[in-house]
Amino acid sequence: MNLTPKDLRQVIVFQHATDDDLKSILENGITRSVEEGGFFFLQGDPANYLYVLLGGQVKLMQSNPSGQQVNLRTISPWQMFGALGAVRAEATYPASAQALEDSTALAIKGGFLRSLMETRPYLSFDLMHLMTSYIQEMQARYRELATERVEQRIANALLRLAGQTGILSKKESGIELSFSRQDVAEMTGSTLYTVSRFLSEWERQGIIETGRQRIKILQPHNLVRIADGLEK
Amino acid sequence: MNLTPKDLRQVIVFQHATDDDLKSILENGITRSVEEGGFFFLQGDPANYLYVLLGGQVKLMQSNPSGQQVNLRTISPWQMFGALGAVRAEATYPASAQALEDSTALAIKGGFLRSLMETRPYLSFDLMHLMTSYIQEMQARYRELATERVEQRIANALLRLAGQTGILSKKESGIELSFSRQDVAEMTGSTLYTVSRFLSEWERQGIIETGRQRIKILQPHNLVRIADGLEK
DNA sequence: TTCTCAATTTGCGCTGGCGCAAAGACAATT
DNA sequence: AATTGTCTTTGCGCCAGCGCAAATTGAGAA
Repeated sequence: MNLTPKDLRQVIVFQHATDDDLKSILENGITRSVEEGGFFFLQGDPANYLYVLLGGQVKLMQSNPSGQQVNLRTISPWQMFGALGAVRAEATYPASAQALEDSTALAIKGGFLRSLMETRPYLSFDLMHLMTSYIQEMQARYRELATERVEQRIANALLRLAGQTGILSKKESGIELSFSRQDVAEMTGSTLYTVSRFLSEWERQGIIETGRQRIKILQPHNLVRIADGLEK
Repeated sequence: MNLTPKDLRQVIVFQHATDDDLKSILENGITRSVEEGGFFFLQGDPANYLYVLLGGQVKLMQSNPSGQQVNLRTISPWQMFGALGAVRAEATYPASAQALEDSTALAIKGGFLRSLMETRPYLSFDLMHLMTSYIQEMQARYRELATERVEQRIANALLRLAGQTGILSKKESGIELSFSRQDVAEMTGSTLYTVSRFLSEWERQGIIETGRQRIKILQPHNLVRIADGLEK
């Protein structure tokens, strides 16, 4: 893959960077490819690098001592990940980053970015800006988990995914998502079984269409209604 | 209250600030007092100010459309709050800030801090640093909510509170907390009733001692054991 | 085409935790 | 001392969602 400094400007945090800065970021980075199922890093690893996804799809997940997992976020190309740990020296990654499909990312040394930030106010400002949006999303999901029923959380998760990574399938109306029931369960703090039951129910109602690792949203408005808890 | 620039250095985000910066921050701020139960700001208000708590205690909470609340964080003196919304222009606060006791805070215009950050890399860097710790905490709590049972979450919440705001009560061993059952419920995504049941149970076992708006931790190690899910 | 393996569905029984309701306890006020 | 209002406790019934088990489906490999 031939990567130019210009490409890097698609990264939100680098949008205000000078060409020279982008060039030096690129020169100080190395590209790493990981095949489907592999990991860019594991929870607990020393956080020396931060990554910019160039191609593929990556999920960030956290597991508790007994191995249960939650899905924190799904990364699409030109998004940063692992920034959290790499910003602070001597930290460890609080989550693992697993490739959902064959993926490639630019790995940038945390120390390099830190030194750059010392003289580039825009950089830490933009990064901070990004962090605030993460915080807001996490707070919203936290509230959701604490106060909403599983049905609403699943509907919300589908809508969120549709917004982030959904692809309008060609002629037919409908938004294609490729996630397994297990994936959705990990995103909503629920279980494989319960997710399956609701999806089946919604398919019967014509709101979605499902397949193996595939969910197609046909009637987003009805999902919104469910997400808002207006059922019954 | 007589506030000097030096005092402001207790604020983590201002730890690297120059005396001049502190002075100008102080001059550009106004102190606001709110009595117990009152609000510094409400969820949805335009986020024009960020606050540094000078005295008292404040809780940040978020509510969903139907009014149910979750407790996001409890603020102690010299901590910042409302920073999230104020960092970005034209945002609204994603949470409400309610005084748990009569409280005073320094209100700083978001725009002022933003302009200061343009030329003070340390400022946005330190603020970003703080944000990363929020994100980590939120992620951890999110995972907890998704994977742990209520009993464990309550134990965890008590331990976290003990670390943040707990006071070692004089001669006797034991950490004093002043929160109602309802408060703890909102922190753990549970209910008043369930919290009460577990606290009663633990009091019977001698792990804690309870009273009205009061919880005293006598055997932290046993709480840790419960939090880790090693029961049974 | 057949085989194999992973993903998915669904019946069934169980239980953790919710939430009402009513009683009790405590602190502040009169 | 009596009153009032808030916080807390606990019995009781209920149900949303879990999780096993077994059947079914679908996609890729042989």
